[in-house]
Amino acid sequence: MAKFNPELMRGSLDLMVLSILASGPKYGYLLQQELHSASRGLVDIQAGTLYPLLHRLESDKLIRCKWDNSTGRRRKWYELNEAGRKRLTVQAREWHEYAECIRNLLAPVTDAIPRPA
Amino acid sequence: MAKFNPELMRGSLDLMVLSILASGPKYGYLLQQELHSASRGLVDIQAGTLYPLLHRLESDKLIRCKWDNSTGRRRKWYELNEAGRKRLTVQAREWHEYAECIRNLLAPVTDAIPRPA
DNA sequence: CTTTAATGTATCGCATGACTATATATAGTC
DNA sequence: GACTATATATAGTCATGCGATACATTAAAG
Repeated sequence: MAKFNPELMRGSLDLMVLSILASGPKYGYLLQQELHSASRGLVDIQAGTLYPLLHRLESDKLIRCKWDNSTGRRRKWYELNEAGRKRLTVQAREWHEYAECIRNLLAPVTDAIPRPA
Repeated sequence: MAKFNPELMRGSLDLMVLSILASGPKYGYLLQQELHSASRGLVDIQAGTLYPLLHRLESDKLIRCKWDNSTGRRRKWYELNEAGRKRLTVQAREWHEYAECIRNLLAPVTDAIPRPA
């Protein structure tokens, strides 16, 4: 319902995916659902967005993957490696700095608006 | 120096420009400088980004403009209209909700990282 | 048993928009 | 005269999120 403007999420999706992967290995579909629930239904990353993103992270050598063909449903498991964990902390810090910057810019405007929970 | 990843700023630039315009009419070059100083040098929007953005806001009827040819340097002044002010408050609220969402997602990761000022 | 929905991965084409480079012109400084 | 700052504008490039589509398996519903 309260989905965000796609343009707003651009540049943060990587970070979200990395942060979900931080809690352990996931395959795509699972990651998609965990992100959805972790964001309380606010972020619903589409398959056409997720898989290219994962492939990108993989070719950037931030995650490693392993196929599981033991069942009829083939699953591709992704896991953060050392570079991925580092990227996550760096990008998280950058994001907080950015958010703080915007917050300051908006401060004069949002003084009249009730703060979010 | 500490410039942000362009992809990160995508989807927020409109909001920043609107918020700068909230303090009164500005022409492009002035707006660019005020945004730069208001963000303590962290945001440096380029001319090739700013002017198309302003034209977009104008064609969306969120700002009105007026040429000033009284001096040798022609300046195009931009001013928020009612729709623009409304858009600003709506987008600001949306941004805070989004930031809150990301903050929650990152919380498990950033527990070990010192909070920004 | 047949149909539908959910699971699971993947690619293609489209649209958006930020960037660099470039163009043009005036005004002030060295 | 040359260079920098001021001031606006457009063209081309690139990254990436999205919808549509494809394909295969499994579970649930009728």
